[in-house]
Amino acid sequence: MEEAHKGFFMVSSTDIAQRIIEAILAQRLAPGTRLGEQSLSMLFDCSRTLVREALVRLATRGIVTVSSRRGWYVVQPSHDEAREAFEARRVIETGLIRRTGPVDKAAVKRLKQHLKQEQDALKGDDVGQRSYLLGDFHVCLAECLGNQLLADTLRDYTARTTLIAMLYQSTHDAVQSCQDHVAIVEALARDDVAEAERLMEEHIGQVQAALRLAPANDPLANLREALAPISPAPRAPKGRAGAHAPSPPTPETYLGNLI
Amino acid sequence: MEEAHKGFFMVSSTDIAQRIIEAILAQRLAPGTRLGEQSLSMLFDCSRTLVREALVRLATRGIVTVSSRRGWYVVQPSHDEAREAFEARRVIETGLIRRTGPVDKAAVKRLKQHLKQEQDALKGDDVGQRSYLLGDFHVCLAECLGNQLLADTLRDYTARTTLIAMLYQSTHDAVQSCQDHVAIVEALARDDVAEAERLMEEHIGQVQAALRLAPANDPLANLREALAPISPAPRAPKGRAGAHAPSPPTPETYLGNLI
DNA sequence: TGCATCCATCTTGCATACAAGACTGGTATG
DNA sequence: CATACCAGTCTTGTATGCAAGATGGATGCA
Repeated sequence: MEEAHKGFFMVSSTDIAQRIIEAILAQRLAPGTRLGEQSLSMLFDCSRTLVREALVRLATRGIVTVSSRRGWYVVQPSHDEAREAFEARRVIETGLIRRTGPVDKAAVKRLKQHLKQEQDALKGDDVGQRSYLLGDFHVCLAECLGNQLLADTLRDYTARTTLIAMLYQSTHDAVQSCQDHVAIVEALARDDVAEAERLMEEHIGQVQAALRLAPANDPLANLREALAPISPAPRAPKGRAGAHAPSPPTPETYLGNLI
Repeated sequence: MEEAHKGFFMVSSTDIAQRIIEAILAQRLAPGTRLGEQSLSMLFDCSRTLVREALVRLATRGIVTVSSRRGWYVVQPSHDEAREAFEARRVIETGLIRRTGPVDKAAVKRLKQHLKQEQDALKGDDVGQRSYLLGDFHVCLAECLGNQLLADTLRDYTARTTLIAMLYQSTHDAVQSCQDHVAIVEALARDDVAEAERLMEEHIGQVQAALRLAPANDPLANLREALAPISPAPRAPKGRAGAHAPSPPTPETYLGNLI
């Protein structure tokens, strides 16, 4: 007795890493969130060893960083890193379409199923699911184009750009994104590779353009924006409650959503 | 006393991982080599914890795999994985050249310095250094084209293709490779982006074509080839010594080269 | 009040101990 | 002689313990 008090689940480090990645893709984990080893080990009911292994994996993939003896944090990509991430996605995704050419019937079918899921999510109100599916489309496409290696790489890059979108307050429209995806799949379905490539290029460009990238040489930009006085918003809080509002999200806020 | 008996070096897990990657790029670690945690911990004079962390990192990057409770091994990419790896490199490298366009003076200078190193290595007889530099060129190029993220990804892919070349007994000529590199840099130096892209495409194609890819549906191909009777070679050994020759390289053979 | 200092606490870094599966070689048995 | 079995050994998997750095708040002092 005293064993198996939470069921028969035995998490592995890859499970933990995957859960964290999924939470990021669903925008349930914000950039800068602290990921304490102890908190996670309690959440997943395992020792710190497994948690550490998961975090090391994620650090290798560029999703989290560790500050020595201070803690693990979800990465906050700089402007330069943001630019590189989008450029990398452009290179890979347009290149993959261009070079791999038309896709077969099965691939088109799978992609259309994915689009269906996206559209269903747009009707619903689960913003996490929506964000996850919009990002997963690109991974799915790479898989359909027959390159699992690049698909895995793209998953990491997509997580990165999702974090960037959160960090730089993307104003991007989910409906528009889904429409872009539909157009891309349609182009692929009629074997118009060149058009598919062009559409993908445009799509990524629009997602990137929706970022609110402050001037690169102003390190205070984030603070400046966050602390700007509130315009005639409904009931601007001026008391104690408002005083803490601009602070970054606390780990506890998000960790609860992991499990 | 008893401390610091090997100097003041304190290796980190990234050090260990880097050493292993470098050994692979220099073709001093063959695919399938066993990397025992204990052997490595003794080599680097640290605990298994650090070694494990390094191996987990490398596993995340697709360089090693672990077989449960059996051991860690340098990966042996399948034919499909080989195809994907080369295709991935083609997508990234040609795409990066095409999209990033002409490079500035400083980049050309750095690339030419790299070519100089390659040529020096060709004159010498350090085949490891030669192999390392030929692979590093591509990483260097990605960095010069201004994308560190893709450069890091490319480093892993290059390690992969190096392993593939070892595994499938590439007949590729180092001199030819270096000449290809020279031509690419020359094209970039005169801002002929399209030609540079074409040359890169051709170069990767030739490296891939130099592989001896046996028929995919014969899992015994490797053994068959390795155990083939020796033709009229000089002094074909038939005694005990020859009996062990075809066996795969032992870990000890290669581990000694790591440190 | 302003400021430097110190200590309690919390976090990761690393090593070690032990558990448990996988393989090897020997041995007994048909 | 062939085969099934079994113990010993080797390997990784996981947890835990302890050390050391970082942080924040209290405290003492000018």
